[in-house]
Amino acid sequence: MTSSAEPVSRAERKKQELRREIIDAAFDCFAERGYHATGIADVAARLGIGHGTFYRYFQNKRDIVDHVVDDLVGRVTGALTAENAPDAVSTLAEYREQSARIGESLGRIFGEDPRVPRLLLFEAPGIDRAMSERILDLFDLAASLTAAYLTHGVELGYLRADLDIDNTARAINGMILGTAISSLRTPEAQVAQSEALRRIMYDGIAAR
Amino acid sequence: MTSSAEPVSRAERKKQELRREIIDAAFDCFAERGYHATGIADVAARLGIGHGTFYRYFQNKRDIVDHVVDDLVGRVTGALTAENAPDAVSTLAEYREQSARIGESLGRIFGEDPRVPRLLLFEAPGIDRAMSERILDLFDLAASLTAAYLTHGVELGYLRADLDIDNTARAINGMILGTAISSLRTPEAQVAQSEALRRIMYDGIAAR
DNA sequence: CCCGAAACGGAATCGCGTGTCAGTTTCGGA
DNA sequence: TCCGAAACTGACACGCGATTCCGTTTCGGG
Repeated sequence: MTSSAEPVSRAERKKQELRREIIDAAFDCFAERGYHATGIADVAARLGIGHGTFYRYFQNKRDIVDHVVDDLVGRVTGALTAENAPDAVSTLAEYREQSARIGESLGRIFGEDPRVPRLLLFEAPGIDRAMSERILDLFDLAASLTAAYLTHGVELGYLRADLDIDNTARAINGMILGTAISSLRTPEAQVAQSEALRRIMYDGIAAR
Repeated sequence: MTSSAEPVSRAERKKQELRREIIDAAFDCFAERGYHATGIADVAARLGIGHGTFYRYFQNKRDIVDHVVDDLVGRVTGALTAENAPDAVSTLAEYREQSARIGESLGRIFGEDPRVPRLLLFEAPGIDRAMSERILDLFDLAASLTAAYLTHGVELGYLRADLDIDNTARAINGMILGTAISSLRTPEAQVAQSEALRRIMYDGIAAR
């Protein structure tokens, strides 16, 4: 049920392949030079195709950036939801391990290719209102995901009963966001950053 | 020593006044429609001046956005440094109070006028490389400020001795960033958000 | 009240990038 | 090998907006 009807055959597959290549090339260009600074011609040139061809695959410039973002959002949410259900854990220690695992996934995506956070956080919001709303939706989605983990923890009793779940979730996501942004300049600090984040959550910053 | 040489007189003052009005109008436009979507003509029209006049005050479109950002950065750093030196406190309780005070200042700036975070976080980074570097510099500056507070706390012994100061500072700033971004949609949640942030720092999220 | 300098305004210029389109090439099937 | 459909190409047609420039207006000093 994951893929739709068979894409007929050969030529059709070629088309889908080129379509994918265009999305990737556009991602490269947008991340490197920025959305407004790259022209359709740049994207086409990168693939060695005429820029008229581009319009056989995408309506217009605005159209493709949506697809690029789709792609990235898919990667990120995929990493977040895969094999890490909130109710897979039942103790604080397990929870901490799980959060480390999730942090690692995110780190892999954001840290290994800084173009991903650059596009999602630095380029996309400035494109237009619709896109910035989309990014805000993404934050909201992330907040509700995190909130689900917290809710689960409160119910099982390994997290504070009086947790302000929603706002705490946003604060935690903020820390993750901070990590992603840091990785724009110092991708190698990603791991330490992630550990510091977890220490704040579990140990706080105060001396005992 | 705060102001330079006297700006001669009357007419000169008028000029400075208009200059300021242009900066404000540009801020309005950029925050509302976005940098790329606003033309110089829009800024000029908002003030009822000819757009040619604009060029008597600023070199070009790129020039003015720098001044707008200067202005905002000044406001933010002003709020951060004013009357809140790191060494003004010496106990955890005082520190917590101070952080609440700082949070309140930031909340006033970000929460009361969402256009400020929208411009700084959503519009500016997408303008060009130079501007996004500038925003990253701002994050670095903020990180070093926060780090100074943490260092002071560690030295006086009211914060954990084994704190990873730099990364913890970035994580904390990330939470603040998250709050600022939330305030784009729900400015009224600002206070609760800020409180949740402090609870994470001081109490953690784990059940006792 | 008059004059020259400085400020203003907005029509005109110019460059750039999006999107179109008609001619050309490719390719699978017969 | 030949044919028609489908894909590709890039020169071209716009439209848009930044910047310029010069005729007009304002204003302070004499």
